[in-house]
Amino acid sequence: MTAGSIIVLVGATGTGKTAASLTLAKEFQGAIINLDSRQIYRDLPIITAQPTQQEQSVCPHFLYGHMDLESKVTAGIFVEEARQTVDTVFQMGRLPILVGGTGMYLRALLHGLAPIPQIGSEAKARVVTLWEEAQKLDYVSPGRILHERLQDIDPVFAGRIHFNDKQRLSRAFEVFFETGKPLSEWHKQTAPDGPRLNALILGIDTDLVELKPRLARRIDLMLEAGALDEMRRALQKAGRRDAPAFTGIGCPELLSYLDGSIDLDEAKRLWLKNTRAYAKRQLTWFRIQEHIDWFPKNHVENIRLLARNWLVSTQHKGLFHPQQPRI
RNA sequence: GCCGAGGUAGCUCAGUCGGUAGAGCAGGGGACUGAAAAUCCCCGUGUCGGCAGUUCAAUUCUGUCCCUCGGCA
Repeated sequence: MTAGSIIVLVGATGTGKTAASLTLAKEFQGAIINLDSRQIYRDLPIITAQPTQQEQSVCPHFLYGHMDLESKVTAGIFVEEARQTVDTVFQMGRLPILVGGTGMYLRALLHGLAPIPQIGSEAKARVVTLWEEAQKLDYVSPGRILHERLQDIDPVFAGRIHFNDKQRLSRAFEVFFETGKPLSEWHKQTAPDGPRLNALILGIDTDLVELKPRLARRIDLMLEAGALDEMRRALQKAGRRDAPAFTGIGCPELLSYLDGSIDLDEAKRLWLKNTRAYAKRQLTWFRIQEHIDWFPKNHVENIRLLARNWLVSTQHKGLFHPQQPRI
């Protein structure tokens, strides 16, 4: 990837990122690149709130709906795809505009990931066995056993996570089994593995109390747009409820409704609750992680002005890709 | 009007053999290095319906009033 300048638009779910991004794309000859871990799934455009066909016709869009339900995407895969796509957009003579709410992917793209190799099936199997053994010793919280063992091989990382955090415990052991090196050691080697992108990060801020009714309305709109049919078809296609794509908020709730274990009102209630909690997590993340210029929602005009000024000065500093459009 | 059961956290309730109280749900805050729309952690003061009585001490016992829900009129 060659160096160049990009614009990133982040914020909690349901704050109007899509609309703002289209404005920027039109003004600056942009192309929009998905920065959202769920909007990649082809069969769930409504539930994951992907831009509509009409919205996508405004300018080129990338990395939306290009994966099937069984595909597992990771931060690593995303970074690779995003870098290639950014390059493609440069070649097109357009401004890359990344839009989405997956904070971890953005950080991985801009600041790199630890160069940890792929975990092989053998290491994964060993971790599964480890959990089974631990379960025999402590049925209620086997994580305690593993966490104690992790203290021996990687006290630094163990000190950072809770014994109930199964996902991170597993990851720590997988990496250790695969590489013989503690995860915290790998983390020290984190660096962007290519030319650094020069990024303006714009955030659309929101008040959670005010956001809630908007999210409720969005759920109603999704149902009107056919979210239930979409879920039914996706379930039939995947043939199982635990396909990777179905971790997206709304899927478990609708699946429970479809199998009759809860009614639609309850499904909607849970869907809203989980969406709101997710929005909270996103705000918590973005508040700390990146240098972000925040704007209240509906201030698209101010976003546009800041973006223009930034692009002009960036251009003067010579930070544009050779093929990027001049301002 | 009579009989019965209740009135404790936003909701559903537990509990205090008298020493001013705690669960679930809801809600709030935080962490985050390859599953991240994931995974995980932390947070509970409320006239214990009102008033009076007994008592060193009442949300707890007694009386009375109010309210709710059943049943009978």
